[in-house]
Amino acid sequence: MSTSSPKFTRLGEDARREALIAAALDLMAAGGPGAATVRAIAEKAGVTPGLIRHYFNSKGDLTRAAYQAMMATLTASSIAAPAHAQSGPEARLALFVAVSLRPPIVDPASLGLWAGFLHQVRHDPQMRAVHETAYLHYRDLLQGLIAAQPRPAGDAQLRADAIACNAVIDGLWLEGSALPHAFDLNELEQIGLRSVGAILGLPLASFLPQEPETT
Amino acid sequence: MSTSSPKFTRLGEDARREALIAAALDLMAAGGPGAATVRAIAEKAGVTPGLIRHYFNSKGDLTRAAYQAMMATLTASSIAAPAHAQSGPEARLALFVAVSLRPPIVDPASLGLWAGFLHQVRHDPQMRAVHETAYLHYRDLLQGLIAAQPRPAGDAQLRADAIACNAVIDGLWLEGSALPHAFDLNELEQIGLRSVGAILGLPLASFLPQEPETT
DNA sequence: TGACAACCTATACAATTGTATAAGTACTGG
DNA sequence: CCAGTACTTATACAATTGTATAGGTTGTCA
Repeated sequence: MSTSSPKFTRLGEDARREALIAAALDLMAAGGPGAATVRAIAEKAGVTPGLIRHYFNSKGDLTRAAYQAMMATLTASSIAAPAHAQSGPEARLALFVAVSLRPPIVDPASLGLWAGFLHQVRHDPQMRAVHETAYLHYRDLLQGLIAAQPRPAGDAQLRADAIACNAVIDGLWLEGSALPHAFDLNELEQIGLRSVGAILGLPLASFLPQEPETT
Repeated sequence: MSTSSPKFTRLGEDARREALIAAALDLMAAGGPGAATVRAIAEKAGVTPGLIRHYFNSKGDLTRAAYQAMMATLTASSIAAPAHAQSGPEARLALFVAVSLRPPIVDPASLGLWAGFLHQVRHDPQMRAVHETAYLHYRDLLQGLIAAQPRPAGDAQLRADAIACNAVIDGLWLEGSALPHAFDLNELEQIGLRSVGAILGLPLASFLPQEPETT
């Protein structure tokens, strides 16, 4: 019995941090802030609770890191697609809207995370800053796509249109994430394209480059 | 010193229950589920913690009662107004949209409550039932108002329109509640009327009966 | 008025939480 | 091969949480 199996395995610093963050996000998404206790996170990550304090000075630090990771994931998936599209302005806007209304952005877990973080974002200035940056970045991008549309629009009109379109997207995200069974496949983004198109006076739905393929 | 001032005052059963519920909602709205502890609720209501268990068998019972009270308040304020309006269908729908985008429905506290309750609603079947009933009731009412509009629309079209309009309202509610300073007075409901009107092809904004008066 | 019930307080307790510290084990560089 | 680093566990502790129970005070009804 001199060569017993190792009692634990060592991960690199980055890998372990990401594992802890992922575990925290999983628990938060499923059960809310109250479920993401230090011990539960450690158990889900397959380590002992004490290890968390080796990587994060406090639980608040872990929470902040988790929130930042979530925002990075969300913005990355919604922003990347339209930037690469080489088509016209209508197709780019349509793709932007559609991607924002598909998984992983529209997802019960995503909504759970958002709700769970809300109060902490309100009270923690650092998290608040992360939030507002991401939000304004998203809305500016949307407004830029709207401004590129082939139609006349003043400055105030443009701002109001961006807010309204953003509201449609947020609202459909809210409903699609809260009631996943209420919508058929692709129905959500179809409604989004129709609604945004109606607000802007453009037939956006016909410009969507391609349907998502089931991998 | 025989006639010392009374050490506490007795409220009726209903009044005390409502006071406890109000305290719980206040704390929940401001600081999330974690802030609504038994002791904090009791302190805010001006009583000692033990009293809570005299009125509620458990904290879960108090939470459920608080959620039910919140839903009752919300639906009451948004549903009452259009029902009383004697004007035409456009004015009724316009009023419905406008009221849904004014305080107390659009309010940071309202959003905080909604987010705080989300996970509990997901896991507690009783709260889930309350939620779905209120939600479907709201959407059915909206669909009924849309169906009464003077325009041709099939059944599927009607359902999609109701979902889209609901999404606009939810989205604007979300944004107006999350970022209260981002919108001027009445701007939110103006955008809502314009957007819903655009989706339905009706000039709703001009049908809004009257501006809200500052009391 | 004075007893009685309902309302309210006071105190206590086990469980859970975040945090702190010491000890142990796996991996790497020589 | 073997020592040292830092990654990981183990154990402990004070604070907070929901809950339980006993006792005290108020207001009311005969």
